[in-house]
Parts: sequence; structure tokens; C-alpha cells
Amino acid sequence: MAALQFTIEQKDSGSRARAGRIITDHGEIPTPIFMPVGTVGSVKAVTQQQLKEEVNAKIILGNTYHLYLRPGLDVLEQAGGLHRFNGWDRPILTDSGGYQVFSLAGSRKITEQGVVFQSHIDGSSHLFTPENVMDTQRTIGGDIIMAFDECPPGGSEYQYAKNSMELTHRWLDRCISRFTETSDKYGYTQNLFPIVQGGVHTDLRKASCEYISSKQAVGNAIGGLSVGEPIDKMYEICSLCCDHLPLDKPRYLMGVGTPWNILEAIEMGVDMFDCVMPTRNGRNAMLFTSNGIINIDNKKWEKDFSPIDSGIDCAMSNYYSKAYLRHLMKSKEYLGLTIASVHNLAFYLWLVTKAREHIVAGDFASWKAGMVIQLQQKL
RNA sequence: GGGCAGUUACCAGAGUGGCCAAAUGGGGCGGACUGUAAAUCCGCUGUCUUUCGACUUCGGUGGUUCGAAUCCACCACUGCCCA
Repeated sequence: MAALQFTIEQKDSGSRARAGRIITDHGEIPTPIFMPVGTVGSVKAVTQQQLKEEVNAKIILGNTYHLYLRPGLDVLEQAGGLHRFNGWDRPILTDSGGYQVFSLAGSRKITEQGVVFQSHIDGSSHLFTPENVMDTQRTIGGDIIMAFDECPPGGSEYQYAKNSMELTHRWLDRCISRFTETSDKYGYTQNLFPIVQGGVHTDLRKASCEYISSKQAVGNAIGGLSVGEPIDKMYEICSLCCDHLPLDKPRYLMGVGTPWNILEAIEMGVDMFDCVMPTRNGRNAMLFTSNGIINIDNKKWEKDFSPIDSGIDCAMSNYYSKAYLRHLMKSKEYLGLTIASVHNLAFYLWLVTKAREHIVAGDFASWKAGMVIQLQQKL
């Protein structure tokens, strides 16, 4: 059993994009990659079989905060970790709960020691520290686990962002200490990714990248983006981070994003992505297709019996019609949620696979320029 | 034949003299969603107008009143009960 390895197989000639491969004990991950989000150990409305056979997912996410609250660590430990528990035998990445510091801002308190959360399930209080978040992620059993960070809102002003970043750095040191002191729990290697913060402030981001880089982790994450800042700022900061993070380690842009966001970031040299958008928006009737965006609730699809998306290689997307999916969504049938989610995820995986092919072929930038426009069209 | 209840916008259903273009729910239409407190949330849903506002609506006709979805008379239709 070995630590995560990353190899770059091909660099794009016209941009910073790269085609690589991550090797973990649970299998290989070609990059760039999109990772479906399975917060509570389930990619909502999608089975693990569908993730493999229809979506072609290589790695999925789980969330520390949610899994800690339910089913709880005793269940996960007795199950033998999340892989055994949910039947997903490919790699898993667990987020640390840092995002919940942002999204549950109304029911948590941050101190130097850590964060006290009030459970969204029953209101009970729980203290998360860098140390116990490492222990918890060890127990959940992610192949890649994330440092515990504070994710400040996109509009945070300089001083807040600076304090927040410095806190995240101190927490990182504590995460690394605890992570180093403890062992892999289930026989395969677990790998820690630190997270860059610094808001939308370039000097903070640069400093954070340098600090994070000095830790020489096997991979690095860019956090604190797509949290309310203008989209141009997101691109600017992402690009800057890619200039200051190690070239030979995978870069993970957390929580991003739209298909065109992902293409832009790939061009900057990002290798890994996750986002709830394909699943959540899918459940809410928004489909991403190789031709553009569809609101499947719109009446215009009522009698459109053509496949959902014949431009990608997902069997489900080619089998079911837009009219049928609209009917299912309008009728609030569970199957509609599944088809929409599977399709959107398959599209995202198709997109990063195509991106990789074009990087290898050496024409990524020109292909991307056309796709960014095409994918945003409202059909 | 007699008695009682009812008829409101796409549907269901409040409203019983002015604060009613008319509650609420459903349906319809549109939008939002970026490390998931989300199968959620937000608009619009008589006509014209960007707004202000104007106009036409509450089974039909006529009436009472300054003013009627609301009161009265007759008519039409529906449901239940008694013969």
C-alpha cells in the first residue's frame, strides 16, 4: 500500500492544462477529473452501480460533518469504513467540514481551538478541531482527506480574510501533526490535502499558496472560491493559485462549478473538481448537455421525444427522451431525479474526459473556446 | 310532487354590503441553485399598461343601495332527503 502518486502524462502546448493520472490504493484516476458529491455517503438519487456503469465516476466525495452526525463513527468503524459501508470500492475523498463553517454560518462558532457546530439534525452541539477532524476522517476512511479550514464568504474584506487564512494555516499545522501521528485505519493509504485560502486578495492568496506548498503534501486544494465572489475574481484567484502551487502535484479546485467554470480552470492547470451542481440542479430540473442548458420543466419539451443528450456516451442519456423526463419531473416521480442526476453527472464526466483527450491531442485551448460558448447556451 | 343545500378565476375552495381583481391549496409558466440543512427556494398566473392606474368578472335576468360576489325577486342547473 502506497501513498498517492501523481504523474503528468501530457502538458497542453497552448495552455497550462495537463493530462495526468492519480494512483491510489483504490484505483487510478485520470485527470482532469470531476468527482460527484456524495455528502452523506450517497450521491443523491444515484446508485453506486449507476455511478460506475452509467456515469463512469472514478472517485466520489463524502462529508465529515454529515457522516459524523449520521450514521456516526461507531457505525462507520464497525462497517470497516465508508467503502465497505456504501459499497463503493473506488477512491473516496472526504471533505473536512470546512465548507460547513461557511454554509452553516448561522449555527456555529469559530475559536482558535476549533468550531462548535449546532447540528442541523437535532440542534446538539459538537466541537470540531483540526485534531478530531483528522481522526474522524481516518475513521470514515477516505483515500484523500482534507485539512480542516475556515471558508470565509466571498465578500470578506482584507483583514477578515487575512485572519481567517492565518487561522487556517495554524489549523493546517495541527492537522498535519495529528495526521502524521496516526495511522491508516483500514490497510490502505490515506492522503492529506491542505487547502489554500485568502479570499479574493491576491497577496493573501500568494502567501497562502507558498505556505501550503512548503508542506509538500501529495496534493493541494484551492478553497474559498465559488462562495459569492464575482466570477471574474474566481478565475483571477484560481489562476494565481495555479501559478504558485507545485506543478508536480494535483490541484483540486473545491466546489467548482459550472461546466464552463471547469473548462476555464482546467486551462489554468486545475486537475480535480467537485460540485453539487450536476446533482442538485438536476433534481431541480436543470440539465447540462453537450449542446447547452435545458430546463426540462419548460413546456417546449413536452412533446420532444428525442434523447436527453445523444452527444455523450451515457446509455441513460441516449435511452430516455426529454418529453418522458419532463413528464417524470412534473409528476415528481423518483425516477426523474435519478435520470436527471445520472445524466448530468455523466455529462460532467464526459466533459472532463473530452478535455483530457484534447489536452493529449494538443488542441485543448481552441476546443475549449468553442465549448465554453456552446455549453452556456439556453436551449 | 315536497323539503334542504349549493352554483366564485384552469381545478378545488374561502369570502355573505365598501379594506375584493377576490384568501388558501393544487395545476400552469418563468427564474435561482457552485467543497449539499435543497426532490428546495423565489416570482407571475382576468384584460390593457413599465409604474401609477384603467377596464371587465363571482350561474342568468331584473331590482334594492351612494356602493352588490355578498341583500331581494324570478329563471336555469347540480347534489342530498321525503314521497
